[in-house]
Amino acid sequence: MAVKLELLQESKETRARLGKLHTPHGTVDTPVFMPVGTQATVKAMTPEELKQIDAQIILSNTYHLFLRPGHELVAEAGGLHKFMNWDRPILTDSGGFQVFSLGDLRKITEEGVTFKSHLDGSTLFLGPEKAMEIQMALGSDIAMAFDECTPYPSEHEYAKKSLERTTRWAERCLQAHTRKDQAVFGIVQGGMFRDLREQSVQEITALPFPGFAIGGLSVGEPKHLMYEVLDYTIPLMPREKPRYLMGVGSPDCLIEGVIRGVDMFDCVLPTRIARNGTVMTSQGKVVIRNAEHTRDMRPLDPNCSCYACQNYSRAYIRHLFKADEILGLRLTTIHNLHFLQDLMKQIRQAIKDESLLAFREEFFARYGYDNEKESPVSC
RNA sequence: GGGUAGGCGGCCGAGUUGGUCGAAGGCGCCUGACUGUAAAUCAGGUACGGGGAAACGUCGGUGGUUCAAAUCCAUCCCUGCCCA
Repeated sequence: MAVKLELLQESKETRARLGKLHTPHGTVDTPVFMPVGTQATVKAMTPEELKQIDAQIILSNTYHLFLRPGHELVAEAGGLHKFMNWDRPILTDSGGFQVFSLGDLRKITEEGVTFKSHLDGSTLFLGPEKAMEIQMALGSDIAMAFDECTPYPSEHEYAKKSLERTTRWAERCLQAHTRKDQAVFGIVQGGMFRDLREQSVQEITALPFPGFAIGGLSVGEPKHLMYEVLDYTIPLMPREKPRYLMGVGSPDCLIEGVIRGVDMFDCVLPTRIARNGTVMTSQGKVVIRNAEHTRDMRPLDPNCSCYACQNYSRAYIRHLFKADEILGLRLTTIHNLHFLQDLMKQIRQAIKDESLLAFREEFFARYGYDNEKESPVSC
């Protein structure tokens, strides 16, 4: 098996687990947060910088690399790792999210999905077999089964149809996949319906995948709904295999996810909001563009040891943003990714110490938790 | 000194057959959003004075024509360009 989870510890007070995920390109401590590098680059970051913030594994994307530069070219370059100069593990999303996010540009059939390229409008097809072919050419450590990320809200009837099709696609993915040094993870769907989530877990986990993802969450639903789904879905997933909650990455959701038994997360949030001028700090989020930081000579986060916080002030980074200087968003990206890597380290330590619930309490007290709102501050 | 083009909100700038213009658009500024990346993106707000709010006044100044002026007239001031 290309990828295997070694369970080190299971929390007694929560469903959290501590583990090591073994992959062809090295071992990853779980629970883990995976920065997203859609186009074979984590935007604004060099691989060296990713290593400096202790990124253990990153994501890339089938759909986007298929369109540009093309998977053949990546294979010709020696595979994705070599192409982008990243020698640690890579997980590739299958394009299933683009079925959701490029909603107006695609058509779903049993065979697969016809997209209108967002680049030039040309027609292209992505199905289970094609998604596997592309990911095998890319050579990621973990490929994802081709799924449909069910939109929210969806009718029960549609969510059921969609999940059942995702199951059939999952079977075809396994059949098409031949690369031994690459794992494929299946994806659970089912919208926000308990019976459908249960059906989907049952169907997907019956297939011989070495790991399972929960998809179709964090697509616009209220947080309490997502937590509910996790509460009843995760206990149905196999204990000895990794559980990956797709597309989730705000600090509060990471903590809540781990508590519910998630081992892996990915999210564009830290890198995207960084480029748009927002940073996550131990005291909550800070919009660095805002006027209040004009003369603030303190670092982004007083409790942070990242390169940006060790060397630059809020006033300077704000200036860089206002002046449209590229260093500004590089520094905020470094900081946000460091912040989440650091958060995951603290979470892993708290699991080890059996103090995760206390950690959550303390974290929310510092980060901001407004009971008037139905969920913790988002990022 | 002569000629000529112009002076509009923080800046640039549209508007000049008078009305529907206190005024398009851009920039700047302020604020918000962002969760398997069509995102270094997107959305909203943003002239001044006056006041509780409204009325009202202000498109270089002043005066005029008109039911009505940023738009027409007179005059003054200022700026660019050309000629001497």
